[in-house]
Amino acid sequence: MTTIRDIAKAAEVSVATVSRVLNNNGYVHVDTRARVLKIIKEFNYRPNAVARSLYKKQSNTIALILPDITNPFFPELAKAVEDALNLYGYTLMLCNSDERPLKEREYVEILKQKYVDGVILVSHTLAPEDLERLGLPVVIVDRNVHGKIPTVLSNNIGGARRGTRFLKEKGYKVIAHLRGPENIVTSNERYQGYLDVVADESWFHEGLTAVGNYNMKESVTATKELITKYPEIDAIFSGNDVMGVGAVKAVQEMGKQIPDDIGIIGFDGITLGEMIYPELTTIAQPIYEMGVLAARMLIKLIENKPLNTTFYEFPIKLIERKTTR
Amino acid sequence: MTTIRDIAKAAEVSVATVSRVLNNNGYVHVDTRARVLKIIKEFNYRPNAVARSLYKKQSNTIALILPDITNPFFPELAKAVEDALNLYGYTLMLCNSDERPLKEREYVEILKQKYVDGVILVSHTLAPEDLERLGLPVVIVDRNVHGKIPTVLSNNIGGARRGTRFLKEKGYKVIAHLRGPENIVTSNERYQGYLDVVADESWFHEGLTAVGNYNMKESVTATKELITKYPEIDAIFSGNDVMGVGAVKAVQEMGKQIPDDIGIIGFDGITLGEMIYPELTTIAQPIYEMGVLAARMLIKLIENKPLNTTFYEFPIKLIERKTTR
DNA sequence: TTGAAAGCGCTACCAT
DNA sequence: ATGGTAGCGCTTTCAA
Repeated sequence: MTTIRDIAKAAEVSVATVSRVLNNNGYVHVDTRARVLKIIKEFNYRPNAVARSLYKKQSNTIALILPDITNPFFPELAKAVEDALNLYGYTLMLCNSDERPLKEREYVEILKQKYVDGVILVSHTLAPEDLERLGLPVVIVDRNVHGKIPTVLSNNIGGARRGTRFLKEKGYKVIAHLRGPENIVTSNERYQGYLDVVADESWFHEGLTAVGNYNMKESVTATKELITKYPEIDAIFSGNDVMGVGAVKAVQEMGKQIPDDIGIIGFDGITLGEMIYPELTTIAQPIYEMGVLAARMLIKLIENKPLNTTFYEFPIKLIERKTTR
Repeated sequence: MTTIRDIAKAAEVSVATVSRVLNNNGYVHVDTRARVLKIIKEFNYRPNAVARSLYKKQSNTIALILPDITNPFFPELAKAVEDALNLYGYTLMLCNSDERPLKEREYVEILKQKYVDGVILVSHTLAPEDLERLGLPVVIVDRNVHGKIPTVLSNNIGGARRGTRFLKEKGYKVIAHLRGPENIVTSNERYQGYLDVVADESWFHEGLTAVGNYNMKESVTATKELITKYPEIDAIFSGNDVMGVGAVKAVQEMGKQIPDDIGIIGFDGITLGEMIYPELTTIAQPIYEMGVLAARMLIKLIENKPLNTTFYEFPIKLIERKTTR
């Protein structure tokens, strides 16, 4: 490996000078500068990032902690984050927490040991107090934590209302809801939005909501039970697209027609919704933009630049596809 | 931040001794050891990984370079790799190459600067020579590169034959093929396997193969064109599941019945295949196992342990679901 | 069994 | 405009 000393020697200057041209700071004569640059190129020299990190206490890498990259929502977010990070010269560490608080905590410790500069946290299990004590810049995506931690999310309640209302407008009469885990904010908000729209309907009762825990398998089962038990159901507002896709599958397996017998609308706007037949109508969050913004905010935080807003809520968008009439 | 010196001071020993107990090597008296450990716990001290890296020239992190985490095959692999890595105390760097040779190359340079210990490369654009010059332990997944680089893959030709033959056995008469990109080994091998089985059939001609480039959109278009142009087609062997899912969608959009009018079989065994209706019959690779093995091999390589095999080919498995009769 | 000190490769301060 | 050098936090000789 060639080091800064080798370059200094070859260019007949001190390491200090080489460091100066490397970092573009401090005075250095144009000629020496040129000479050093030439040698650097000749040797194809690249400064050692670890040595640099040790001194500067930062690593130009940030971590993305999420429950499970296998859940189709997260790769889309991860892609956005990576793209944005790259633009600013940062590198991405991927951490699956498996929703386990312990693993999440351990990860944070390891990250600190590695001088990781900051963390983007999606759907964490850490309490706000824990987060604030983290000793690491953090931005949260997709979970509304009540604290001073910068947060990026979308209008869940509004989106849920919009989706449910849309179903009504389309003439569906009895709208069921597939909800996510009970301990997750987005899930509760979406449920709330649904309630806001339907709670006063004559046909409404609590049995119309079933828990699908944001995953396919449970959603398929839940949907079948729901429809079997309450055959009057003719529409489903699903708390996320994954469950929505599960509902589509369940309904098809039961031999019913979509969107005529049953209309379905999801939430998230992941590409999975476009991969199935019929394509899933959904309340879309701007996932990519959210990821990019989170990355940008984190970088600002890291570089001690001011944040205009510490809390950003994106509007949602109704994408009408084929699972609604 | 508390450092090794703080611990040394508090425990009234030298940093050398602390280092010894930290790393469990060299002689240290049981009592001093206990004392040091106690102080470490008291201070909740964690050694600085960067300083360690600088000295040892390794970082306990490995990188996974893949084309695009958004493609549903890769998250499953990434999950496996991460799980395995964690077991051995390694951490995962995620790098999307976007199939761009330049980005891939830049990444490798950055990784070297960071003392990343090794790389798992999926579907790279680097030539074997480049790889060998990399100066970094590498294992390749899913691409058969002819070199001495350790490789993990599955039996693509055999799998393709098996899948195509299966379609014949089920009584399908005219079998088309949706193939992947022409410059990718797995894609060519799967094509070859298809040819091996059908090339001598009276109905066979080259027009029955269409390029879907391993992605959904193109596969939908390609499938529709194929079926429109050659209405006698009654089965499709798809080079991967993503295209298979695309084919299912295309066929349904055309109003044909699966599996009666048209049978479809995919390749890969990703969970996406189970999310659609009807569920996709497929030639499954053991993706998780492949990821785990790749990680293990890489770690052995890094730790200079002997590798029993430098080339590992997994058997495939036919999973019969609902897109074939 | 323990400690002193060199050194990993770099940055930044203080001189000159 | 340039150089010398301390120091980032750790590991590992070498001596004691």
